[in-house]
Amino acid sequence: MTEHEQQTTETGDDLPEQMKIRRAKRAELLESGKEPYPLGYRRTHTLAELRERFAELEPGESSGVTASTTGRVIFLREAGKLCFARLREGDGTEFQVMLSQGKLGKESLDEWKHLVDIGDHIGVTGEVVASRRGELSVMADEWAVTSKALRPLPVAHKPLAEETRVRQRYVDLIVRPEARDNARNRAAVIRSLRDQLHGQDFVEVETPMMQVQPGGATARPFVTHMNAYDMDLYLRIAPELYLKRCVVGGIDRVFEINRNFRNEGADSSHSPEFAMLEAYRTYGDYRTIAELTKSLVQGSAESVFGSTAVTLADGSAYDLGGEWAETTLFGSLSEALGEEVTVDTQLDTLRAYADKVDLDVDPLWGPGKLAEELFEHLVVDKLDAPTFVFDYPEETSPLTRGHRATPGLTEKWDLYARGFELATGYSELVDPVVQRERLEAQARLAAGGDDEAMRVDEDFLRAMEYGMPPLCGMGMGIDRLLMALTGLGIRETILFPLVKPE
RNA sequence: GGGCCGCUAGCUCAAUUGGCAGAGCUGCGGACUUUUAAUCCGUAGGUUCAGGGUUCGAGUCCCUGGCGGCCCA
Repeated sequence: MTEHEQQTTETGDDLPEQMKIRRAKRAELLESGKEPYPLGYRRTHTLAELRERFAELEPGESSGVTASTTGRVIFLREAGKLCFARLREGDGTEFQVMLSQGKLGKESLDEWKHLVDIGDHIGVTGEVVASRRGELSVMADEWAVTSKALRPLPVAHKPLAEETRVRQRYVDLIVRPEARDNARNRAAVIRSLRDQLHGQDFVEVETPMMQVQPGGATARPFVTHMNAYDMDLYLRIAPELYLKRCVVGGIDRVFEINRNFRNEGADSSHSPEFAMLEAYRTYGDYRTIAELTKSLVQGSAESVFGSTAVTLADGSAYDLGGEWAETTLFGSLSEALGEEVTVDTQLDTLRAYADKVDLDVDPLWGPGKLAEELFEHLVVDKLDAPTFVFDYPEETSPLTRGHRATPGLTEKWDLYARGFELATGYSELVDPVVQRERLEAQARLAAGGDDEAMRVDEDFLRAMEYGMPPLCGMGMGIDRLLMALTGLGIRETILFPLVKPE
């Protein structure tokens, strides 16, 4: 609420006319002995139950059954001594109410006309009938306001401005069926992921979101402060190091679905807080976990949308079915450049290529990082169909096992879909001595001013020294998965994305 | 971080060279016992994002700031 509104709420003097009128109607309800916000309403049927039970009623027919039901008024019509209202309940089911002077008497119908607005919640009791046009209706013997809305809803027939949708999601949810579908689809996808993982004996855990030391990814963390210990804490950037501790402890298949926080930019595909699935299982490699990832994505598409061929928000078709394309980082980059590039290609050579394709180069980047940047610059946009990109340089993958065949590479893949990164997976590094070397190298980068570099997590290394079994793991952005399945922007897949204050 | 565009009534949007700030829907009053974006009559509603400047006169031009969108990095 703005300062301006706060002032005027008390006096009511300066409010827009329509809000003043609704406040006056609330007062009138109270004056006439009616409660504008009663404890409830004695309901015998939900709107959905009425729809189902009386589906067979013919136009003009009366059921002889009296029902009490409730909903938000989304449409009002007066036709003299007969009024109509359309109610809607939470799942989107709508049902008509008819109010006639014959049933209610003049006084009650006049009060209805005068005091009830679109947006109000009401309860109504009467016979279930079908109108002459065949519309199922409750013919009211009695009605009551159950919650008076003090603000008018936006006009139903004009799309709400994008910013209003995001800032006032509650309004978006009221007026736009797609907004309600999005929220329910997201819940269904997450539930499907959980069900599939539980079905394969994965154990769901919750690991710390406030950490003494951030780790598990290269990203800038948010910092907060704990008063009791007078120490800084970090919001986690990834759950990886804790999930691996679980594996050391004997949870052979483990996953977590929860929020990560990265103190970086916010745009149409990045949110500073984002939901992520991470899953680890022993005695598998990056092929094993790629297969699991594919089955999870295809399984949630099947269970939520009925098919691996989904329809995106713009109406286009997107096929996630069957086997997915595979390439390698250096293979696809070589193809895009028209020059052979490998993990052994020298930094100077890569810099020359970067110059040729107008990519600005950070002088701190090594050859591995630069190769990845070139790949993102030249290849990523073109990866529309789901594609696994295998074998990343060791330089940028400090938690990943070295490649079994090619020195300098690691057994890592990224999964791309519709031009963005959807998931990543690894044959995990389980050698504590090599892990220490890698983390110490990262720590040197951090000391040199790289605020995304990892730190040495001694407790994590101690856990590894107790013996971490052969292991593969994956991470997948839940928001990204929803984007891939629906074609929505990230601000539509998250109910309340971070926005600057008005 | 850079460039471009936008911010006007409850909502969605107009407003010519700088010359009385408008429409549709919504609201309010009235008519109508089968409406469902009804129809008809009447009517109200504005800190034009904020602050400053130029001007006889600023929604419009200039400056600063806020919020947002798109493109680029």
